[in-house]
Amino acid sequence: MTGPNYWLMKSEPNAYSIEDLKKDGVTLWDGIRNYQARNFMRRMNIGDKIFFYHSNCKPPGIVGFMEVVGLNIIDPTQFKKESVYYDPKSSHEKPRWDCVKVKYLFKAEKFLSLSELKILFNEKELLLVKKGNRLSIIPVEMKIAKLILEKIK
DNA sequence: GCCAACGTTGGC
DNA sequence: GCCAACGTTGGC
Repeated sequence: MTGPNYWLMKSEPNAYSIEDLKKDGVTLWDGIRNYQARNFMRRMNIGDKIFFYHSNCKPPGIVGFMEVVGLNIIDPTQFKKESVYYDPKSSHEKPRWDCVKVKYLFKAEKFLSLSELKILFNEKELLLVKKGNRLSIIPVEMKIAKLILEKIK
């Protein structure tokens, strides 16, 4: 293993935006209710780097960069009845959902839209540009990550 | 274990 | 509003 792994995580800006993260500094990436996405978080390590992607907005795209600073944290929202993320099938004895803690690194100097990403990469290279892809957490190959980093700086 | 029906995400 | 791509659920 050499160096950090790279990931991309989506968030709807009206739910939690790059501005919110900049203000908070660190945050729990809670509320993930998809096993594949959760399992990707379980594969993360401290120091892994993450592209922050704004989804379900106009236009969607990469808006910032962050870093993993905490692992295997039980997602507290699964126990909160008033939360939209409440999961009645989960229990304190057998929690179903966990997450990572992330730290703000920087806001993209140049916004990199999904349409631009589709021009730069194909579905095989970057899972994000795959038509109909619904995964909110996506691994990014180092080679691809370096190119994206150059584009947003 | 199969599979149809249904639900969700999210771009367009 | 449409629809592609899955994931989940439940009957059998």
